[in-house]
Amino acid sequence: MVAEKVRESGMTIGEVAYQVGIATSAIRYYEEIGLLPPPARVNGRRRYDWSAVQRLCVIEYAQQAGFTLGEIRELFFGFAVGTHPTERWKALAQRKLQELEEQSRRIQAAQDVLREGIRCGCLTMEQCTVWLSGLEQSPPVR
Amino acid sequence: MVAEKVRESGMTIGEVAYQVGIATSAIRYYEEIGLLPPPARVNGRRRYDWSAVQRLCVIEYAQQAGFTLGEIRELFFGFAVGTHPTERWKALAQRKLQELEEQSRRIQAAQDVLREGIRCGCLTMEQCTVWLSGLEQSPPVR
DNA sequence: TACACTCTTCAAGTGCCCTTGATGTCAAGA
DNA sequence: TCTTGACATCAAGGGCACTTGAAGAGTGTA
Repeated sequence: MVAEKVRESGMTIGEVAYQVGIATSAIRYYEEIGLLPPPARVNGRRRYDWSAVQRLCVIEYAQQAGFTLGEIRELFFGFAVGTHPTERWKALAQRKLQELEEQSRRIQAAQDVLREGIRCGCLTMEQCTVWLSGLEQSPPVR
Repeated sequence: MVAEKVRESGMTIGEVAYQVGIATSAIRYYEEIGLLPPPARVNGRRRYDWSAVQRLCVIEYAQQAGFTLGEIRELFFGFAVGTHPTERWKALAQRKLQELEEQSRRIQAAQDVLREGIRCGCLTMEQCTVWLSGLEQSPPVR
């Protein structure tokens, strides 16, 4: 369980899980859905090196930024046949960038509304005109 | 189906759904989970007024900003017994505000990384050190 | 060696947010 | 009047991202 316990043959799934701060079941799940390459085995047990830890960190990081596992897989491996990898990647990244900008705007608007709401003295959200004025300024999309 | 078709007795669920741009099934679901008050009925059919449309817009809006339906319900009705409504609301709003700030930071970081990645010439995300450097600057939480 | 612990697979369960399907009723228009 | 479409309820299904449970096998330490 010590942080640096890396035997010659690599880390166990439990050690990796501990490093990254996720459950072993999640790691197996990522492998199952093709997000994490199947590692080497010793007596049937998975053995990982540091690249797996890095990759899992990237996955966590991307997830927290709002990427789905499908999107992350696309960004890792999603290179359509006949397309130049870099171009494909850039197209995906560009699209996601726009989505994140949109998401960021919505969060911004919600923050404004919440801040206003905290300052105003309404008893319930429904009585509060702040929400509705916020709505007018940036109506829901979709 | 015309936008202004509001008979004296109110709008049907289909009309409301059309106004807000969601499915009728979603509206029934919101009612079921207590997010939308049961409207009046005419011959067993739901009849809504404009406040329902407004409320649904707020729900959509809040959802898009990352609120779960449970949180939205809390913000609408979540006033614990014995607590002053406003205080309870403000506490919820404050907590959510912090979450949104955190979320905003993560999105920002991911945007930076994507922009860097678009500029850099790596063939796959894995070869790209941009991700890993981004990781070092703002490691995954949790 | 004994025993606790960690690992393995596989199937099923969970929580969220709805959608779909079955079956039946009601309303508006040709 | 007849037909079409929208509505009603209720149960089940679906996608996502996992977790949990069962049953068995390998590992490490006293």
